[in-house]
Amino acid sequence: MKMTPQRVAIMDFLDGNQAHPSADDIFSSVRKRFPSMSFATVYNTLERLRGEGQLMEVSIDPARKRYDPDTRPHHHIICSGCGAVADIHREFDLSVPQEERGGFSIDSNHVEFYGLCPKCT
Amino acid sequence: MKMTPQRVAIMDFLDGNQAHPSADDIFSSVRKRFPSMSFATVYNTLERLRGEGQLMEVSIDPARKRYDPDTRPHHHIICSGCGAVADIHREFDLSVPQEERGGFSIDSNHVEFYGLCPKCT
DNA sequence: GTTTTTGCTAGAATCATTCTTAACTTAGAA
DNA sequence: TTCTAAGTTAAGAATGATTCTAGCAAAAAC
Repeated sequence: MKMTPQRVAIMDFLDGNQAHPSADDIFSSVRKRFPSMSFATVYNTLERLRGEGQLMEVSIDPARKRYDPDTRPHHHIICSGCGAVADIHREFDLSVPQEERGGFSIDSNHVEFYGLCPKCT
Repeated sequence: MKMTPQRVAIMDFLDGNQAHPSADDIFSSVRKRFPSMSFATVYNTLERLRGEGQLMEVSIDPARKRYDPDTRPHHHIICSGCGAVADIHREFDLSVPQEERGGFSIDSNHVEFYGLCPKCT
């Protein structure tokens, strides 16, 4: 993967970012340094990073995709008020007996918690 | 809520439906009986039913909203192959210690399991 | 029966995302 | 250097889901 300035800027923005930004959040921020930045570049880079396992797409927000640079398996808590998302790093016992799996095999899981963030409480 | 023929048709389609249909699935099916049916009517009715608690919106599919007439709290398993969704009716111990909640309050949760459905296995 | 409210259709508008195309950059070959 | 090929970008068009708007029709309220 060629490290172009645009890609570096996107990766810098994502690095350590715990806000679970949307493509638009990333675009808006990186655009400040690269006013000519295109939306396509953001999506292309995100898809590329996802393919390389450096990034996770999280389907948490029904309106848009959110991206998470923390690729370790973990869970999320979503604020019902403002949509803020935080990580929950904790393992749960989520075993499902064979007969309750409806014939599906299971190989991973993800828990979404809903509640209110400190600001919305 | 006024029971118009269109609404009855939509509710009939949803009643007992375990396929977690999208708005388009509902539209396509109900349209057979009501060729003049409009998409707006589907969305309006779904939003109305949701408001009355007769329906849940499930953010399981990143591409589109899915609807579930089973409003009891339960979890889902999603086929990574074809996107099929099945219910998991089982309770898990998902307590999170105060100090791991990042200041959020928690009032509900939802588990997504990923795997392969019988057809895709 | 007239007025008011509600719901319907059709299509336009919006918004996120994907696709297409042409220009550009860079590395390496000649 | 010059040329070429591969990979990248910008711009904007295309797509697809969802929401909005306007006008008409039907039902409910008066």
